[in-house]
Amino acid sequence: MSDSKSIFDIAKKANVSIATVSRVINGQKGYSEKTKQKVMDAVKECGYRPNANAVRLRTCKSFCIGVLVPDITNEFFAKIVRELENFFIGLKYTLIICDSNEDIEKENLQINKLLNLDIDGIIYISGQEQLGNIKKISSIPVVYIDRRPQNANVLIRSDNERGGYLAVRELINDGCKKIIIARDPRNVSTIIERKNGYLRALSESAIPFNADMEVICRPDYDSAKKMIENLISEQGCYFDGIFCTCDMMALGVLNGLTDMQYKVPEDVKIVGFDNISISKFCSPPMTTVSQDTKLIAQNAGRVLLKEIETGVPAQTEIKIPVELKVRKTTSKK
Amino acid sequence: MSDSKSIFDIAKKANVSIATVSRVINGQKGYSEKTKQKVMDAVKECGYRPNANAVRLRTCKSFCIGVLVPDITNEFFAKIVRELENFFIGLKYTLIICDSNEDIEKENLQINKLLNLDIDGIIYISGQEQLGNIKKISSIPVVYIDRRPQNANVLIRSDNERGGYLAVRELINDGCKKIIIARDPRNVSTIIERKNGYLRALSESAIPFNADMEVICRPDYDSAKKMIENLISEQGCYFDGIFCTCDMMALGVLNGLTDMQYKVPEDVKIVGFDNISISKFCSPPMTTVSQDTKLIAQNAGRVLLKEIETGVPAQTEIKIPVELKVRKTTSKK
DNA sequence: TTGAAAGCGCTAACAG
DNA sequence: CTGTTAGCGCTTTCAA
Repeated sequence: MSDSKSIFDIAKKANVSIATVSRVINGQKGYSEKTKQKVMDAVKECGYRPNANAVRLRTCKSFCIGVLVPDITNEFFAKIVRELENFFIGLKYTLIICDSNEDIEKENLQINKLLNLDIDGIIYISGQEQLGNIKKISSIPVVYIDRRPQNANVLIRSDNERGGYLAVRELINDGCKKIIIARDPRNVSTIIERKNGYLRALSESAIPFNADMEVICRPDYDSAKKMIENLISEQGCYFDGIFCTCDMMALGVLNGLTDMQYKVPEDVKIVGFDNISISKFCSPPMTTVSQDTKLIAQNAGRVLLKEIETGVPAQTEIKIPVELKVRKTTSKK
Repeated sequence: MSDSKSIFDIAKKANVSIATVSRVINGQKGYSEKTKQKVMDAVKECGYRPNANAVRLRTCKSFCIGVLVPDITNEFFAKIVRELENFFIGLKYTLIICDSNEDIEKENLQINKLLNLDIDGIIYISGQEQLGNIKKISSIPVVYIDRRPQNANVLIRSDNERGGYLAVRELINDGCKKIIIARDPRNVSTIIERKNGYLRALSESAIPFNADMEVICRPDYDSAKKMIENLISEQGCYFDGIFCTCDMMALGVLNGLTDMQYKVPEDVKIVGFDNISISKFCSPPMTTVSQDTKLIAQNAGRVLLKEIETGVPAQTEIKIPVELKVRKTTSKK
């Protein structure tokens, strides 16, 4: 801990009481312009910075916000974290980033640690269906990002339904007649909504949906590659378009098709979801749906901050627009 | 802040003094087994958790460690962050992750915020040549990861020289006769060492190094792709092997070559560096040098912790072994 | 407009 | 083995 001056030193140097120093520092009313100057000068001269722990103890506020991330090595989540930091950097709150690596036990450890710090609020990104531990022990404000858990009061997330819709409309516009969806097996809100968008685009073009048009697949590269290879070797290539609920799956599908000598986009067109950077760098570059991480983070920060500072429980659900990034896995133009 | 009990409540309930409660909680000596039990029971019953801010104020320790990251969306750095969290999760320290997005101004803001928190130490990942701000204002322990800055006392990093050596030896073993190096323009220690490994592998096989074997290129996909396309259109494909100082460059080179109808690995073999996941998923999968993020993080944590707890300034440099991941951009086997 | 003083929850020195 | 007490640095009430 640095051996910095205390409020007493400033008071002495400025020839005022510590109460006055405190008032000036915190920008309250109740002092003359002259006094203010004296104090400010002393503060500057001493390089004085208030002791954060004393302030926290006294005010019963930690000015800390816990951020729970399921996977910090996932670029999408990392971007949200970055934008959250951008939002809070100028404010007096400190973010405590906690990566759970999708491990419930680890997440519970993290949550307990956060609780010990008496954090003022929590931002929970794409987590479990229920934030069991935290709501039981504490009643601090929680803002959810991405996935809708049970009993969420505040949820910030992309317009997944529209994302799915845009993706599939692009395939339809490009001439696809038989479009399948490769979806993450989890029944989480994000995935369900994306599928709903897929269905809407189909029905809008009067394309019927059959059971053989939905393929369940774990959302990683290897699973998707294997899935597409199995599918084709068993049933042949009975489709000309495929919408994948995330980019990693889309990439596995792309490479699987290429390995089996199918041409993308000539034989099959593909659209992914997330716009992770790998989707720009694969060959051909992937058409995908981009989520606005900055807007997501800003909204989450804004709503949480308001709830913390006003003490009024928020109750809101914010849908952030998505954008279709057209690249080479759909149109050849 | 939660309305939790204080040490007084526990003392009352257990019929002892607050000093005794404190002793038990902190696992010190000086109480009977019976007393201990009484206290523990009361703690449990009340769900008592010590007020972190009171402890910090009283002990003049924040139990916070700042982690400065240049780019949290970079998978390599994100993995180090994850492993740092794994290291500290069971300990009483809290990590404050700060992404600077490679922006000096933002980094300075972050550092000032950290200083206001009276953090106990800093882990500085792959940062600027000089950690100017922090060393000037404060004298807390700093551990550097990856890059060697000026005046570093503690540096943890991969064996970059050996990484470069392994990469190039692989190319040589695969029959390459003319191996060029595409390197990041920055004269940072990591890059210089990787090039030294390249040179050692060449000289070991008595391959002379000429100026036309070194190409400078910014370490991103687009720059690398453009670089390789320009190089070949101007000078032809005068090489049969290329070592790139990072995977993103290697990927740009791979796709550039493929676009120009060269075959990898038949015409040109490529090795990258970092083993980011994209290197597994590109086509063909990239041979690359893998860094052990877990060991890097553990060593950084261990050394910093020791310095914080003993107060003895550390002075050490630890080299973490690297591993060559052979994939399809070199051997066809 | 200002100052004196209480007290946030805790640790540790000292006394017994 | 246990208790009393001072005080960490700050905010805030109350009095002037």
